[in-house]
Amino acid sequence: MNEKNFLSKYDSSKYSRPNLTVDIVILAIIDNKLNVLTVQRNEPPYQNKWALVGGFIDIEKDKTIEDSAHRKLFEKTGLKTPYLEQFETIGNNNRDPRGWSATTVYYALVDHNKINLKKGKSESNIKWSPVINGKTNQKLAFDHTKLLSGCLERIRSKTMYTTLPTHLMPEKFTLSELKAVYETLMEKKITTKSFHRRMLASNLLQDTGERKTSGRRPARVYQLKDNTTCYFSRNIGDTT
Amino acid sequence: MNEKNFLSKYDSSKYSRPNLTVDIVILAIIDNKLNVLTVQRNEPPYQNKWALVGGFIDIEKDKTIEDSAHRKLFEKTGLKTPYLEQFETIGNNNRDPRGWSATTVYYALVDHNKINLKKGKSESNIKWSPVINGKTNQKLAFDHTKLLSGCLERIRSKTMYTTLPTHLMPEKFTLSELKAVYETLMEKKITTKSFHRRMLASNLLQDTGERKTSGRRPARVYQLKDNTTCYFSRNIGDTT
DNA sequence: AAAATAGTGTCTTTGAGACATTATGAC
DNA sequence: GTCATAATGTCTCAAAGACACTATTTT
Repeated sequence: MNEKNFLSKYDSSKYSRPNLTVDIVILAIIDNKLNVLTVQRNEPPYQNKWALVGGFIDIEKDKTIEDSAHRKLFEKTGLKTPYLEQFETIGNNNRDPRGWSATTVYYALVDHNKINLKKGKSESNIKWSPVINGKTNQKLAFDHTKLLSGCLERIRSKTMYTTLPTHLMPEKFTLSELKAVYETLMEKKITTKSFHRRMLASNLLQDTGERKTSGRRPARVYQLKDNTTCYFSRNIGDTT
Repeated sequence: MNEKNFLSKYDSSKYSRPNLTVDIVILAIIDNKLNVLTVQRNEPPYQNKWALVGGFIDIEKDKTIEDSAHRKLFEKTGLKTPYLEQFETIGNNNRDPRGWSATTVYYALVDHNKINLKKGKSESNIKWSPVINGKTNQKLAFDHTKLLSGCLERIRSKTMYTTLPTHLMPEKFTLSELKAVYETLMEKKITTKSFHRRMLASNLLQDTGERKTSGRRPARVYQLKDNTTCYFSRNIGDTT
């Protein structure tokens, strides 16, 4: 039997397959606090519970899993070119009462000023939920609480040797503000000097010439030269 | 409608879903060369082509995706407790001619002495394929060539700041041998002194007191104290 | 002794961490 | 001026890199 014959006779419905979904940990800084975007489900399972943004892959609309993540992110936030990265895929027979299901988890770091929240049909609400100690106030639907905390751990780790957190910043920001975001993600203070050295060495920041006065001495205001993420060969704040 | 009612009426077959598979990049060092385990397909699509170890998740046998990876690995190699880690999940509508499909890719680093190759029913053969410049000699089935190269890139990166490569070693080995494996994975020479310093500092190696003479002066023979992977806060061989 | 591989000593370099010092604008 | 926050100077420390040197065995 040749390949063409095989494919014409292939009945893909005869095997039972897991459900495949996408979930996105959409993070933003609001009032210097870390927040994750959550939606309230208006259907079972977990009716009325809050959950991460996500849902089934639509094999008509989505050419790839990542497309699916982009689509869902766009539908909720209006963002077209976010920083989006895959975290991991979790699949098992007990995370969803409807049966065997797998979800591919992405994370997006966004500037919340650029966001226009818009709830979907199957949701009764959408909101930013503050993240404290790697958790939201309320337990999330499915295994989303665990997905969130694992994802935050990955981000914490990357924060130590990359410029990932820059994607959370507004267009213009000061080094103090950026440092505060690093410290939020790492849940740890870092030394000003090391931080300045590293950020300026990255050659990622453009001094706008402006000053921002939020206390006493006004701080230099920077903007990103581009949206790349720099990698360093040593960790910051890693006094283990 | 309450949750119980909803679930009793839920018909999971009414949505069309992607196929979900697992693929495993099983790596071993043979004769100081990096090899990946490959199987020859004896059914379309890609009949007779070589591919990574993998296949459909069996929702009867596998409680989780990782279980599925362990099962396939065990079926082919007889290994029960390998070093196994998730790389990424790739899903799209063109990687498999049978339709929309997703695969979760894992990688396993194994000691090839512990392996007992055993081919599956749907395979006409199984073999170690040498990896040169991130590729096997022949192009692999599906997108497996790309999955392999991406996976090797991830491993190369981790090699710079972890003791990951130790999982490829036989029970007893010398520092020169381990260093050669590092250099194979990184495709780069590293300096002996830095390497010795770091490995001894990791406190992962037990000097067996034995010597191995493979040239002139016999080298100390070490074994691993345990199977943990150490993380360092600086990269080795990172003169970018 | 010569050769070859194993392993060390030590200096340089890089960049993090500590911490004192200076800079700047609001009041 | 004082105060608070911004930013820098400079020293220490940890570990990578360079490379010369010593050590141990075979031949």
